[in-house]
Amino acid sequence: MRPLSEPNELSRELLGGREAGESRADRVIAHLRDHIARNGLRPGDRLPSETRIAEDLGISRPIVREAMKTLAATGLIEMAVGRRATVSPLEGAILRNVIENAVLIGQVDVGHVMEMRRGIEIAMVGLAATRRSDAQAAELQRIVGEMAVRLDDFPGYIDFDVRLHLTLAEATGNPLYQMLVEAFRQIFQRSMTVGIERWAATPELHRVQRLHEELVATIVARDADAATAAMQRHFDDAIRVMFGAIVPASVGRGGEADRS
Amino acid sequence: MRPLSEPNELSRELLGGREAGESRADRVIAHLRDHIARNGLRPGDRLPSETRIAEDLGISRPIVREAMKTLAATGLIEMAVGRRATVSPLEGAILRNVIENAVLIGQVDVGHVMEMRRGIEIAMVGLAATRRSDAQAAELQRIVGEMAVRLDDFPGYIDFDVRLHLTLAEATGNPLYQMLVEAFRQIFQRSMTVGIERWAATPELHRVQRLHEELVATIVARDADAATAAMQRHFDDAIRVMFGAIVPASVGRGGEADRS
DNA sequence: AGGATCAAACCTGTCTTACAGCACGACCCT
DNA sequence: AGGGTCGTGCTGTAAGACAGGTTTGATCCT
Repeated sequence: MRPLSEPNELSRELLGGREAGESRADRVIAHLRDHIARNGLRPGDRLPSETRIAEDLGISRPIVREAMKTLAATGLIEMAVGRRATVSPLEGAILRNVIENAVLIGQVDVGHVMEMRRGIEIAMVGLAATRRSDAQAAELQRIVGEMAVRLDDFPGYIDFDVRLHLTLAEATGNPLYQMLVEAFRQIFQRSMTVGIERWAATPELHRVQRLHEELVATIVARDADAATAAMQRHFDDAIRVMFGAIVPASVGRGGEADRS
Repeated sequence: MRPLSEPNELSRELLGGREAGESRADRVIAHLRDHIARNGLRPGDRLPSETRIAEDLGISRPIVREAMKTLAATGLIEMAVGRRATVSPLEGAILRNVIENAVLIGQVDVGHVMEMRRGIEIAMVGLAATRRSDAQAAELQRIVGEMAVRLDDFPGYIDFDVRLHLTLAEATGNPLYQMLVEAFRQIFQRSMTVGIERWAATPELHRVQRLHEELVATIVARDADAATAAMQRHFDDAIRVMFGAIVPASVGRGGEADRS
């Protein structure tokens, strides 16, 4: 079991030193990606054990773990105690981490995130209107109805608000839009719920609900242009309320919580 | 130096087992994020050495490395041989990895990526028109001029095409849009260059160049609506050409290369 | 036959110790 | 001033060990 020791030494002599992509950990990463591709692995499928991989490659297990931690951090695999790693489906948490990191180092602020969220959700909603299934249209109508009876229960309202946006993303049929919307949900969910109970039953919330209802009507009607216009109205209203005179302190606290 | 051994044992007894977020590696991650926040570290700033961190936390160095590999994979830090890790600026490579992983496991295809790219670049271009600086407008004009004299040199043309899109993203003033566009550039650059030399000096390329020129004129004129419309025409044309009868084989090869 | 229990095997998370090689700054020489 | 050398700081990796979680198959009971 000495698969790599000799070629690696030779490679080092010929190239005179460390080459980009030549670390042992990077080799493990390449091996695992190749293994996944060659075997057509799909989310939920199991990988070989760390010990097996280490033996097969002649690399020590801690380095295999480092490589796998990298793949886990970018969402390709999922590691768990006592179980072999599995292939993981695309999800929003990775992008959430990336964005939160950027906020942490002061390169991005909540306004940037909100602006991108607005751009993306407006961009995708026409697709949702065009592509939604009957079941998705019915689900959107059900959600907006649940929201209507929760105008005095803001946390409950927010839960359905989240579902509404996720269902819209799902209706686009593009997993990447789903990932983005999921990331936004995770980023904004805390700041939307902390200390915002006072939003219940306000004129603002009633107005937001009307905008939601209009939006869903456009989706049901498969009217992409109307959907785009309705989503614009919805976000412009939400942004004005969120960043207007009343809310900054609350968003500021949320931002700090996001940095902890 | 026994900072964690006792509280960790106590925590384990009270909670009756492993709790989410309670792994040693996760503790290191939390510690480093806190360190970055408390010290206001910015891109380029150095972190303590692995050995120092391990001593400070009473955790073994391989686990510190695992944690740091995770943070490196999500773009917060950058690790290098012989040097302490540094805080890393936001960049597109992370998202590129995420998307390529999703393609690798068959959850996303090139069409999804292109569709999102279209949606996002159209969404952002109005912002670019509104916010661009005089220098950025001049740069865009210079780029489009450089493209005009490279209609018979496709690889050269592509280089400036990339710069054009990156400059537009920069003009939005939103780092998140820059990250997205950078990721798209990296994902599509290979498939755009492999075996596509035959595109040089074709009627298609001339048409694309005219669309580029129209687009830049709208940016220079600070006309957000015209910019949005021009970008739509540009992408609709590009997508029709890319996914039309002539190109599928080439894109298919690029996709396979992406999976290697 | 089906369900519960238990032991063994498989597996991950972490630690310790050690060594090879890279990066950087101080110092010396030309 | 510029280049070379050396020492110190630092990362990348290996080997071996142990604690504890998960899975699987055998056995027993109803």
